[in-house]
Amino acid sequence: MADPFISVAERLAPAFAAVAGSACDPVVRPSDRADAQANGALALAKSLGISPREVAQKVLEAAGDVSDILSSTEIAGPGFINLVFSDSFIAQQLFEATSGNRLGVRASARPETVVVDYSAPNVAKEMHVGHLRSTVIGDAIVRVLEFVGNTVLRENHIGDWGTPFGMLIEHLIDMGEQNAAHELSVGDLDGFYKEARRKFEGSDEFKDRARHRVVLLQGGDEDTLRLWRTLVSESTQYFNRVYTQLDVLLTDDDLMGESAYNHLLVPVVERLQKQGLLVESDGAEVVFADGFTNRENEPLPLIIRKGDGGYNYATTDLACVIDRVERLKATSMLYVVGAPQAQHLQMVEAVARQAGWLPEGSTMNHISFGSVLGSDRKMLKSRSGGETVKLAALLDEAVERAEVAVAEKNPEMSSADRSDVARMIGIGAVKYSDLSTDRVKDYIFDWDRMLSFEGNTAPYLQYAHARICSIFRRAGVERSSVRSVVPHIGEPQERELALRVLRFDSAVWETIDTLSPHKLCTYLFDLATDFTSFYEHCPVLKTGHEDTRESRLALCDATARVMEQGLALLGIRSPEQM
RNA sequence: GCCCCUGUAGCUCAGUCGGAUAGAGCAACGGACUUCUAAUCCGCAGGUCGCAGGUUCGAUUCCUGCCGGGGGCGCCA
Repeated sequence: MADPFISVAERLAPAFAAVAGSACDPVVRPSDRADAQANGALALAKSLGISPREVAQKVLEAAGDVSDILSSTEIAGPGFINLVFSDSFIAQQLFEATSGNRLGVRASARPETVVVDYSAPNVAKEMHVGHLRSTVIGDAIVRVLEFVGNTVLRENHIGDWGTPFGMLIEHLIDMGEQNAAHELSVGDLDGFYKEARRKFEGSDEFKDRARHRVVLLQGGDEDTLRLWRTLVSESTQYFNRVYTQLDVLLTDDDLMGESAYNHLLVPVVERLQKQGLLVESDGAEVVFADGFTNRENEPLPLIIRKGDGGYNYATTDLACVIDRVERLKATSMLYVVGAPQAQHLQMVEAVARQAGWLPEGSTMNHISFGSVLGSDRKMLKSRSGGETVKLAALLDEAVERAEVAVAEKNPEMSSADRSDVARMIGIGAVKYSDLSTDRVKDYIFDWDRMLSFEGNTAPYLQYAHARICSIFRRAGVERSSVRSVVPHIGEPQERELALRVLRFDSAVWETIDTLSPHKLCTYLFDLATDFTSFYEHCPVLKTGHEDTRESRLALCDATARVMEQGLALLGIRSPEQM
């Protein structure tokens, strides 16, 4: 068990149980006055009818000799037990944690098959910052869940079906297929979509053609399908370029667009019908899920089949549930989707449960997130007019800005290295600024802050890693050669750093338990802060003692490994020099 | 009208399964560079944790109400 907090909690639990007479949480928490504190005695005092300090005293007596883990235990204040880990324990734990590739992170005791539904851009429509959040958060969640041993299935539920495709296909025909394909392949999806929309709004003749085209599409007309495939394939190629630039895991294998569920739409209706859940209401076929009401306080339906006979997104989402549970055997389904869809997803889950499609133990979770705002606290728009910011342009700008900074800070670096490093820094900065705040809140997009290299930013963390690499380069020592060294804990900065490294396990698991990547970010920032403090106070190569040098190199290596792994779990690269 | 999310330092954000003096970064101020890369560090200053009640030995954290901000509330996805 790598995290000393867990070790000490396990050690104290029997003592607490003995005093309490039943199982009892020691409530081990971080402390300002020691490495940790156990608060369990305060809660126990009342039921036992003795003072908290007395409880604490009895617990310590029951715990017996703990000197192998703790160098001191002290009862303080109203009944806190302050705990100080022994230096040799920290050193030994660090050695054990870094002996394997997991760096002390526990594997899942109950691995699951998890479907993560994220990114989900629309065909023939530009990706914007909303997709950025879903993509980046989803990617981090996927990586973290895989790291602890889950089977993770990525699903990119692209918008590739529905009524807009009538107008899009007609516009494609008007432009000529070659021209349209070219416009889409260079990434001018916004222009294409807007022009189609403009014609749809402005011309009754075009509108009629578009509607007819939708009927042909849904009817499986071969020529129409061929045009549709052109739209989809040009768009997905463009998405893939953005994904490559963003350095996320999504590939064509992960595409599961709305159209992929067409064959399940009729079965959804039939199964709901058979179960007597489907009712007719205002011309539509709907399911009334318990507990949902509309503006007039009347039951709110989930519309399965519209008045015109068509299906909508609720139908597709229910088909997804069936597919994911029955074909993919998913036990957990995560939807990385913006906050406005909260109620919709709740209703889908409620109906899926009522229909019995979600077995006991299978869960659906909405990984909700807030909006990206500009510095004016309004939804992010480009400088000129009300256009939403194109994701591709935004990423290019990030890399350009990073390149300028690298050129300034490290002029000796070759231009090839510089562009590589600039990509890692620029993209890392964008992703990290998105991941590092609580996802449920809106966050303010600010170039200067995310690339400032100070504070809780990707470049600051990357810099800490690069500095460690630099130490080993300078020393001419292989990183792996110091992994047989049990470090010696002497200076307070060494102690802080070692203890921090050991908390990686808890940081990863807190991230998973809350599905909140910012927990991992906060941890890595603390790790970087502890490292730079160590770096300033504890010379590694310039120390006179060979043992100290070895020990500190081992500590540096452990830190760099955790930093690199932690950033990798966020989908961020760690350059070896900056 | 009902429901969901949110309100912490001048700014941007952490934190809270109820615990001791609420923490960072930026900005401001004062220090430390012929560097193991100063893209850094050290120090100083800055807060009625939206407001009012309640539960508790103890509330920024839990509960209720109110106020401010955002979002949702039947045939777009």
